[in-house]
Amino acid sequence: MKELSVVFMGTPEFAIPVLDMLIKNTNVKLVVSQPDKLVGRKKELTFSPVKQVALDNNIEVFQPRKIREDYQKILDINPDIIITCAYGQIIPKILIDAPKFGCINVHASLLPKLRGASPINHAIIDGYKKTGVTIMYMDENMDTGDIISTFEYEIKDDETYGSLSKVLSINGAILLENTLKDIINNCNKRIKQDDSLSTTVYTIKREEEHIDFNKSVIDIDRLVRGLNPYPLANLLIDNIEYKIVSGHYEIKNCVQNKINILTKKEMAIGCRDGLYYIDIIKPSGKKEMPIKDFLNGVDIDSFKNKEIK
RNA sequence: CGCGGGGUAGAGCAGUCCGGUAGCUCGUCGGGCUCAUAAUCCGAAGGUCGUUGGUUCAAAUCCAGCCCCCGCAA
Repeated sequence: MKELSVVFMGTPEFAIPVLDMLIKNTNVKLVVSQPDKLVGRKKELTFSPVKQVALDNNIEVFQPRKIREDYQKILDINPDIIITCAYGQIIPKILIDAPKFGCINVHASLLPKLRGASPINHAIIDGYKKTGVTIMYMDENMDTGDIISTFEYEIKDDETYGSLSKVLSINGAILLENTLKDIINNCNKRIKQDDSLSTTVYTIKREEEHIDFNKSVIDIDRLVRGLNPYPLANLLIDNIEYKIVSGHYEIKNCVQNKINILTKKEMAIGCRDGLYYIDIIKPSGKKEMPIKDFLNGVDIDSFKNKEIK
């Protein structure tokens, strides 16, 4: 496959195993990634993870602001195939139709479930039992094209966004490596998606990261895991924001929206149907720490009756 | 010059306004009590107070610069 000319389009960490695999096995002519952004307090110009890997391998990088308008460079390369993985922009039809083997996407869910921008987070947050990776032909809509192959994965009870993302990205790369041969030999499967079974998820909004203690402890636990290690679920105590890195729960009667248990070692907040124990917390402006260390530094008595929001 | 919090023992914090022997809790180590203990009691070790310079008889504390960590916003 070394002579297969490829244009790869991707942006975040998740796409890196796929890009690594392509660099190893094919001729990656061009990497397309989202434009550099000014990130952080100091507004430092930051490259996307995919761009960094491309640069490390001396592969040319193209970063159009709007791929919809600025795609000629890719047509000029005339690749045999375009492979996308979490690129972040809708690919125009003219690009999809250009390569002889088409335009293939690696998506982190079992389509038609979890189409859209945040399939890994939502697989956990929405309580899916299993998820996976789908390799598919792109079409003009969001994650609606024909399915070529899939990898299935059963979500563990302590799964986090981080752990799931890692498993799916590595297995996505393996799946693509195995599938690519069939594609270039034109002997791959091609299955239409059943749109009636589809679900769609969008970018996680800031307010979705806030924990609602009127919910079930199971939902709260899923939210915390689905947002770990980034951006993390949060709550307000006395209008100061705390991020919750991890916790565990117990189903029992309790006083909702209040700190129910507060000792030198434990803190548990009452939810609709049980107690949510915070295990690792990250106060605003501090590093994350075990709840025991956090409680060691606060005045327990004055903390006791604080309002949780 | 976007806004804000922070750097003090292995950990989490107080002390800084108002300069005067480095403090609390947890952990660690040693010992006591106990059938036993993560419980309790006694004791010990462990700090160039982020860094550089300035002011002062004297700086964690006041002044100036620099480095690093973090939350918001983008």
